[in-house]
Amino acid sequence: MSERRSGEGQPDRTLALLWRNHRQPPADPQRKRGAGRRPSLTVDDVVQAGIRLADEQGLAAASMGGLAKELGVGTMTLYTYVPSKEELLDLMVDQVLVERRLPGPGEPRPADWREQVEIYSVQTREMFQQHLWLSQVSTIRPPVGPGMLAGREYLLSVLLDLGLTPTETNTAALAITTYVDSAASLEAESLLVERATGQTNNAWWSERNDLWETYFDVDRHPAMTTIWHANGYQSTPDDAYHYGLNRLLDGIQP
Amino acid sequence: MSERRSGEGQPDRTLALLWRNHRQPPADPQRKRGAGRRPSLTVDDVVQAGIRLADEQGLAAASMGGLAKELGVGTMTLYTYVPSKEELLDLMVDQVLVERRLPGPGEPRPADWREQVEIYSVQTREMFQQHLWLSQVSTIRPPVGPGMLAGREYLLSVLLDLGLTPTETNTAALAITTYVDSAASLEAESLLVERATGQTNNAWWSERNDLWETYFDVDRHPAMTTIWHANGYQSTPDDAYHYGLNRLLDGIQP
DNA sequence: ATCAATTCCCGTAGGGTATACGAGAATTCA
DNA sequence: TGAATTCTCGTATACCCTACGGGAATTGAT
Repeated sequence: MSERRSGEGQPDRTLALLWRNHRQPPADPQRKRGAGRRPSLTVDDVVQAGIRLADEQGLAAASMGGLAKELGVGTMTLYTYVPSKEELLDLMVDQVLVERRLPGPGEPRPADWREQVEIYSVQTREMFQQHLWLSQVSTIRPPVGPGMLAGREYLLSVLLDLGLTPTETNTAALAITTYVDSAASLEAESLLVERATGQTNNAWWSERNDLWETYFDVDRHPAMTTIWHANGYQSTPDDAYHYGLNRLLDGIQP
Repeated sequence: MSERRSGEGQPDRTLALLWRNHRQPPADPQRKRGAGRRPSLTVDDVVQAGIRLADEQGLAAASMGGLAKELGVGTMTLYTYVPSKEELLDLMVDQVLVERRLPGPGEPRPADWREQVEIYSVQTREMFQQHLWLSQVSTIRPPVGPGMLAGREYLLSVLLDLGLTPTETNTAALAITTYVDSAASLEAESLLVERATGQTNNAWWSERNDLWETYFDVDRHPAMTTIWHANGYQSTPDDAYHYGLNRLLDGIQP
């Protein structure tokens, strides 16, 4: 992947694209409206096609050329809608972020704050499961679009009732998103490998005889050996995920 | 980034490269030794050059062509040392992983388990600070090399004394690495953006007037607005990082 | 000394990527 | 009808990774 350089060029253009389906800045009265050729696509067409292609055939299939073919236009036509592939990826990410179904302000939600966090957790994990390519994109610091802000807003609203200080509330929300997002990404990556190699993660591990037989040095890894002999590697990914999240929530709960 | 397909091809070759400076499998007696042209480089030369180039000029500079030029050889020469760029990246990652200074089995370490975790935390964060490109590579499921195993081993050895069940010990270690690695990666990514744009993260945010003035909708983000008015966004990245880690450790501690 | 076997070196070529440029087509308004 | 505007997209450039295969270097055996 090339460097991510959000913040270069015209950030206004990026923001305008991210928020294209929400409030719009007042139109520039200088510009004549109505003239010019009619566009054959919309930005959403391009974004949706990118998501679909990446879902079905992998992120590499969502190249500008492949995307153009899918849409039945010339490659360069896409650049009328999106300034670069970079920005298109940003738009794709925020689109799937915004599709998470999180209760908005005033909408009903469970009484228990942990169950409310669980909603965020489930929605985020499902998002990664349905869009495995997310694990190949830098989701950790996503563009500041409606999807990211909705997620932040929801988690903050959940934690506000806990009675923490404002700063603690914010950092607690950050800690939760950090853990949930990256653990979900890890799961998705694992699925991606399974799909690519056709064998499950467990099968892959047990097939790597060479590692344990010729390379692994018991003397240098006594703790791993202890855990191994005590059958400590039996937990499912799901169990591991929830264990970590619950311990984090335990620590946050006043 | 192209798809990561660890587990394809000859995994033995990959493992042999990752563990090249450790135990070696018994040499194949079939092969004549000694014949043939002498190599002008070593695998470590290539890996080190890749790390240096990525450190100094960004991950994109560490292309096979640029790397060859740096080493004064033809591009294709590199392929006698490394099967593909993919594998080279794996080797680079495990190399910086293994350079973390973590107390090995039997070596002295602090009495308090939290301080022992802090060693892992500090070393990992410093690793990301010195090799910002790590945040652009998929470190979450790194190749099974000596560096990754040393990190796992250390964390497990720390947690073994807590009296958790073997499974809990393992999942707790996973949770900690998940949090630490991804939070450190997030920090590095932020630094990368600062370096690229020449302005600090804070400056970037406050310069995005458009976001708050024209796009941000207070009614849809009451919690964010509350936190904002209560000055809840004042914490430094460092504070936020430690808050999250400490809450996780609180939850883990029996 | 010669030769075969082996190993490394690397130029060429092919197929992939993103995108700058600019000419042409379509549309609207004056 | 003509000017202004906007979208379309072919061509060309500049990268990227890497398959292939011939040549160079080195060794041990003859």
